[in-house]
Amino acid sequence: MAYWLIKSEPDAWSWDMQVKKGAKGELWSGVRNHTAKLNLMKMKKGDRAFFYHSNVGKEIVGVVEVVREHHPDPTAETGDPWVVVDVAAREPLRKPVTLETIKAEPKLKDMALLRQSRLSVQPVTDAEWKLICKMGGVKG
DNA sequence: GCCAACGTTGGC
DNA sequence: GCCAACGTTGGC
Repeated sequence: MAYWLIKSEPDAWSWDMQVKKGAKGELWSGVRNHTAKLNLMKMKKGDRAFFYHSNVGKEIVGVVEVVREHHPDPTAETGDPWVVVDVAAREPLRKPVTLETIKAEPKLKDMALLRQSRLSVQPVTDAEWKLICKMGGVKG
């Protein structure tokens, strides 16, 4: 199983809104960056991702599961190559892990979140995943 | 094919 | 509100 981190501005799409969609999940739409798109296309059903609130909060607030693999983004112009996956909320972090906390943890200094701050869909290593789950008080 | 200009993201 | 990072566009 692979692990990921997906970012959303809570004003546009928040964890609470994701939770309301339940087990059926919701399209992760609007990705317009090729690196992010490639990551979406690598996601498999059952993969997990951290749900990160950018701009407001700047913290990982929950864990989602990929419930449908990539398919065309209905919000894209016809003929454009953008894709979505469907993700469903799995569990909230008992204690959100903030960007500040991640920066303060030497083991997490190589996270894409810090290295490529603008990438909205990014991979997370097994070690990073386990550590953040522990910090956040979730099984993952 | 290079690079300046410009737009967007996202932290501060 | 500012600015760094970085992607895209368009002139040459």
